[in-house]
Amino acid sequence: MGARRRNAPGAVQMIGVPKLRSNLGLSNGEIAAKLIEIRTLAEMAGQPFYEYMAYEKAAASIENAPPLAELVASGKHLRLPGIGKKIGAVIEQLLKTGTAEPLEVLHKRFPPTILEVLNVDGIGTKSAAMLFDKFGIASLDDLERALREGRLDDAPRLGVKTLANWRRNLLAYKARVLRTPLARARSIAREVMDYMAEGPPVHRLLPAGSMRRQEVTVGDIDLVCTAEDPQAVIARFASWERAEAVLAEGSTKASIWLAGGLQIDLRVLPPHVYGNLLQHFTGSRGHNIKVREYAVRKGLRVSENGILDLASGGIFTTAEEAEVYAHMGMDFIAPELRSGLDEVDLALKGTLPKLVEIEDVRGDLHMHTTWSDGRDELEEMIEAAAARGYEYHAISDHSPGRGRFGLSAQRMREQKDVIESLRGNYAIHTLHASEVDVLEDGSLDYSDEVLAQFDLVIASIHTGFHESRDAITRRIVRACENPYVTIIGHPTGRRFGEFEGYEFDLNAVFSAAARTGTALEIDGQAPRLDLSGTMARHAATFGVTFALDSDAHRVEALEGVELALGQARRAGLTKDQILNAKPLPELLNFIRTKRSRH
DNA sequence: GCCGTTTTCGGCCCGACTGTTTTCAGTCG
Repeated sequence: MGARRRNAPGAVQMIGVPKLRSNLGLSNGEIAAKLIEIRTLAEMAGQPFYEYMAYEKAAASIENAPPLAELVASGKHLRLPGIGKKIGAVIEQLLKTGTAEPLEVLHKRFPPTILEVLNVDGIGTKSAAMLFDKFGIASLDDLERALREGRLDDAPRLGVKTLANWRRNLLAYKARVLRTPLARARSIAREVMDYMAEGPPVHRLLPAGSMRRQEVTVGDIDLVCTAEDPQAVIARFASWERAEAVLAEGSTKASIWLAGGLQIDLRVLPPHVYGNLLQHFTGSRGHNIKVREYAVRKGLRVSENGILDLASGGIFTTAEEAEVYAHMGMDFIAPELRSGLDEVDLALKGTLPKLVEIEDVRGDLHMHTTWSDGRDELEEMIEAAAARGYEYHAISDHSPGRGRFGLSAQRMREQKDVIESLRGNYAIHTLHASEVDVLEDGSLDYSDEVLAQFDLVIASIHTGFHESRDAITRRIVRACENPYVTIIGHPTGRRFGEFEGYEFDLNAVFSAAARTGTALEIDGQAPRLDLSGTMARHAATFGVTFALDSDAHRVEALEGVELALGQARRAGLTKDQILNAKPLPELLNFIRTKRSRH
């Protein structure tokens, strides 16, 4: 389910991804990491449980909130769930100075490097504090040396098995990738599920956990299923040829590691509690806490084993997850919304949004062909888009700025002729579009006369990432103001493991997009997922319209629309907010309206 | 430390597993 050992308390080390920023203070992720640091060190220091847990709740709240730097200016950060006066002041200090008083106090007790030790599975805050106080172990290196030299062998309450586990898990940690991008996790999950399908019968085999919630990265893959012969199913799973190591193989659960350290857990569930267990293992941790807190007030105790009525002693179990929510008198909460913020309140009031679904998506407005940097031919892309059942789609090759890949104005006219000549050959309407570069001054890579010949224009930043926040903001706002620009492509430029995205004034860009009738893209290309669900949720408050695109450069990548959809659902978007959920005439009207306003 | 559709004070999710122990603390999901 939700926060795993290595991304919850303690695991605060930053992945080495460059973040371009001005000196405007910390990002939400960085502030959340500092709060988690306080939470973890406070637990180690023996502070009361509910005091340090408040920091954990606050951190989760912040990760799903709009940028704090902007909220704090108006004092609105105190309205976020889990943020009161004390933590609110800590956040203000963090933004101003990069540190805060409680953190400084704790750092006098423990060095920051002690948190490294918690990344070893099986070592929690109690053990880490003991290791520091009794053995002076203040870092992962210290621990490794102490284990190697046998200095812990005679310690009280540390038996042979415990030390062996620590040694093994320390090596595993050092070899492990921290989090895996969703698209990669999906493809691995599909692979193992295909493999399982060839073996003894399995039913209702599904990914749960962060993957089911469509988080942009996952810590590990949780699979659940039912089976008549659980033992046979587990044996097959544990003998998958891609498993580098089998961590556990019991009667209802097995865990394997793949090369690179990604862990996959399989749980075989009894059919009559499948619904309860799926709900439990989907998480998030914060969501389950919210659900159970509400249940307690109703005299119910919720767990993976069922819903216990404390008054009567009766227990409610179900094969259907939706009935878990129904039993507590709330609407079904889609997995993508189970963040632990306000979704339980909304479900109780019956005011959850009706999320956009894959069937609502009528077309894909962003894809490339061999005319620019795509792998597959124009007709192959048209045919594949038609095969997905779309009403329409757009071919959007690059503008000249993309070097040898870009289309000159002349080539662009040739492509337009080809597309027109193919019209009627396929059961889909093909729009002739362009993904045009936003140049460093905010002008576009084609003249307006050329742009006017496209059915649709996506404007994207591909160069000049290192410009200042103000300069990037001006570029995007100016692109929004161009009457021919329908969509801003991959708005933040983020690429997993490479680049965290250029920085700009979100409020200025989101309000410009809304004001000018320009859609913002949720780009579903595997390394992008840009906008993320969190950002899109913020943008939606400005009244922005979104485009869910694959940005495919080959036929198979067209399924990227599903990833974009996942982020839209995490943002709580309905189909009315999605440009490519509109019928073709309405889409064309959206484009025409903006062009005619100028 | 935060919070309120029984509360501004008195609560705060739940269970499984492991290793070390004679009854449980620590860790994890």
